Amino acid sequence: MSSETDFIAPTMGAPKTGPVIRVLVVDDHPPMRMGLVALINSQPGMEVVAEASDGEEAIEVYDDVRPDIVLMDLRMPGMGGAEAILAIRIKHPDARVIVLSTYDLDEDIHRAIQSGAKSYLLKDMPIEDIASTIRGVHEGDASLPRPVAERLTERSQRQQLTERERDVLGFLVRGRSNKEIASSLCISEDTVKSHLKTLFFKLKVRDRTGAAVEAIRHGIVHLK
Amino acid sequence: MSSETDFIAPTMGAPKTGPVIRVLVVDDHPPMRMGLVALINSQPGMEVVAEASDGEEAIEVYDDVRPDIVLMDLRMPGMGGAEAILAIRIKHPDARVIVLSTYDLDEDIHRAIQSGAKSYLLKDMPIEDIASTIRGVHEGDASLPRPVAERLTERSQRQQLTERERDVLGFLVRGRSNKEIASSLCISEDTVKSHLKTLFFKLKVRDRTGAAVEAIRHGIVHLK
DNA sequence: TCCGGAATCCCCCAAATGGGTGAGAGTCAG
DNA sequence: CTGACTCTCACCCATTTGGGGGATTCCGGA
Repeated sequence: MSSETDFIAPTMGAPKTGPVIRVLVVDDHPPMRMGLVALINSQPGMEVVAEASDGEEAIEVYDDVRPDIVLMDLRMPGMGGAEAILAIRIKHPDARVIVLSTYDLDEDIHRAIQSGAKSYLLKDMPIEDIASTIRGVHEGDASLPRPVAERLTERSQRQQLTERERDVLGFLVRGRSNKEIASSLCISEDTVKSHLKTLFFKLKVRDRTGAAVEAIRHGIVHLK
Repeated sequence: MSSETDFIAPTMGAPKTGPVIRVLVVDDHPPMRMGLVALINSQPGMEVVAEASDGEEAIEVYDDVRPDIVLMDLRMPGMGGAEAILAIRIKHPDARVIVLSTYDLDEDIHRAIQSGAKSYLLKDMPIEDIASTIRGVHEGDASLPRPVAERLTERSQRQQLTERERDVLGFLVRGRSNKEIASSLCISEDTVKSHLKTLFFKLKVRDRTGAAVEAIRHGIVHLK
């Protein structure tokens, strides 16, 4: 929504700027969307061509407008950002998506990058950084801001959890006992305990409570 | 939303609108701040007179500009929103602060209202609601949006935790054992277990893991 | 083909946890 | 003053949990 902000003069004798960068903004918070639109439209050489408020909408809109850049929130109702990125990149492998998230949880960052995001920004970053990242990614860059890259390093330090371990962790966070987890996964309680042992080791905690908190803290398991 | 429609015309023969509502915007996310500024300035009869990016700054700025309304985020680095509201209202008991938060955690809502916030909005609400709440609070209203009020009701359903129970819960979330909690609080382990019993009952959980998750889920204890 | 990782299961055992019950001291409001 | 609440501590006992081994099968990569 380009209101009073863009006097950017798209037709003015633009000196060195190539064609305008066309951006799709995806965020479920109206005021944030408004801010991003204002931010982008106030930058020379870029403009918002569409908005979406969730993953599904983002996928539809992408097909319609074929933006140069998608600026996407990660946590949204319904389809999350990561799945939306995946879906977009199946149809459009050259899509350039930048995640803009509130959280610097290492699992979130990892999931986003795995899904094909070109960069990962935090909402507490200055608008200049956001603008310059949009330009950079449009030029073909794919670098992460220092603090985000550091988080990703932290994650790589931590040993990867296996699928089964993640299953167990999921039930654990939901307050299930070993016995219940066992019957839910159709395995013996001993196997559950076996998974827990490696889980505790990998997460560097002593007990299930610590594991639950770490899982939430790092975004390995999401609440609700 | 009222963007291209209202070229607000502050000097135009304003019919019934009284003096302009002067708003202070407090949020640590630059794009969100930008959006709120755009949102408010696009509304007839209100304008942003100052911005702040954390609690301390908000308190200073309030003294300077004496805004009619403060629109404040709750979770910010350093001093949080609740403490800032408290501090502002000590010096200015008639200050009208509206909280604008990402989270609808019942403890957050409760803390905000306790601190003296006049209303509590969520960032996923439409901008019309935000604007109308600003007007309402400026007129002296102090009502909560339906979903927020419901959360507060949920909280009242849950039995209040005592101070000591909160202490224990805090250590528990930090992964401490009963023995460690006991020595940290200088009480016997039996007393810790006694507190845990009532804690489990009040939170409707079976064990410490459930208690930790519930504490985080409801915002009773904040992670880091 | 052989190795390693993953998942499964088993045993033993000590420690931690949770449930039930009771009870004394302090505070605070009606 | 009395009742309600909180905090404190104690004891008993069953269950759960967690730590230490070890074993099997399966699968995919070197």
